[in-house]
Amino acid sequence: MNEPRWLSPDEMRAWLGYRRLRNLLDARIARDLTEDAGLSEQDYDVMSNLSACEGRRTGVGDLAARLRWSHSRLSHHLTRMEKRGLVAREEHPGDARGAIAALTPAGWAALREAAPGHVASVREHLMDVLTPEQVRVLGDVAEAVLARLGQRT
Amino acid sequence: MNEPRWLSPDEMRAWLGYRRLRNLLDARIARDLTEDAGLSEQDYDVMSNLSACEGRRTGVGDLAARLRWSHSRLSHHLTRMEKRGLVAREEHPGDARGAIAALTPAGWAALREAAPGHVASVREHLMDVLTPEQVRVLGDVAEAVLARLGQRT
DNA sequence: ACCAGGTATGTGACACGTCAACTAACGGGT
DNA sequence: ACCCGTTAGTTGACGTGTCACATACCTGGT
Repeated sequence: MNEPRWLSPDEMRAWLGYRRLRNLLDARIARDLTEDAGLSEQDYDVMSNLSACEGRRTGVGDLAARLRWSHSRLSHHLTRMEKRGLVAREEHPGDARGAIAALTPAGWAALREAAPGHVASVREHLMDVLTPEQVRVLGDVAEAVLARLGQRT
Repeated sequence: MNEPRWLSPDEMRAWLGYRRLRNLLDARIARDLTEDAGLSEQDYDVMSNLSACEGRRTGVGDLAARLRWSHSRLSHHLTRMEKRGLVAREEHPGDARGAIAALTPAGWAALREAAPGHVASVREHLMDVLTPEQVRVLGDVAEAVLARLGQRT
């Protein structure tokens, strides 16, 4: 690798814009969520995935796969959420290695309470600022990049 | 707020895609950078900003503004980078409150060494996967959202 | 000269994520 | 029945980011 192909002005604008977007948009949406529901985005992701499962519970490994999180990350996060009473760990019947993560009634209530505000926050700061065409392209971009990284859609 | 306007399928796709993109793309690019240069993306951002300043040094507050970082975040990060010899703090002549962050020769060398590989990584995982039109729209999206958040371009 | 309020920066506690190492249990071949 | 490799999940150390607070210094009105 002698002379690298530097980024074009458009590419540089997109890259720096993306980095800045990531920093500021996420900070803002996270702050909204924390302030009106006392949850982090991670909490929300975990709980909304659990809420979509049979009986609002599923295996820890399965949950990690849905979230595309490392097992370690999820394990640490479940420990923190368990302390706050949002989720509970249960034994896996039939495979003593396995563990089940279950949404507690308190967690389920917190999620339902947080959802409308969270959606409104995403709308206000992101969707309502974009044209439908831009929304579509953003989805395409994510899909293309993730496909290249070898992930499922 | 009674019935929230939920996200449309396109919006949901864009939002979840964005979240997943953020997790996976950044992890990948960060890993590349760490492996071939021993730097984090944050290190790279700090150093590339410093390298664009007069004398490769500037006030800590000014640097925080360029990066759109909180002062606290930058202060913590400078402390860590200082330990590794990448930057140095200097006194501000004329205002004893102020501090100057300066790129050390070692930091400057590390940055020049890291740059080509980092650019290649961004190309490989992001730019080369997108059409020029998608790159342009991504830049537009970032600009629109950041403008709404009250930030400068 | 003094002090009130603002400015520039640092620090400590804690939440979050990664990596690597660890424990425990399953399961197939002998 | 007993290994051995694989699988599921946890843990500890450490880097990173936030918030709240502390500190030091400047500056303008009195």
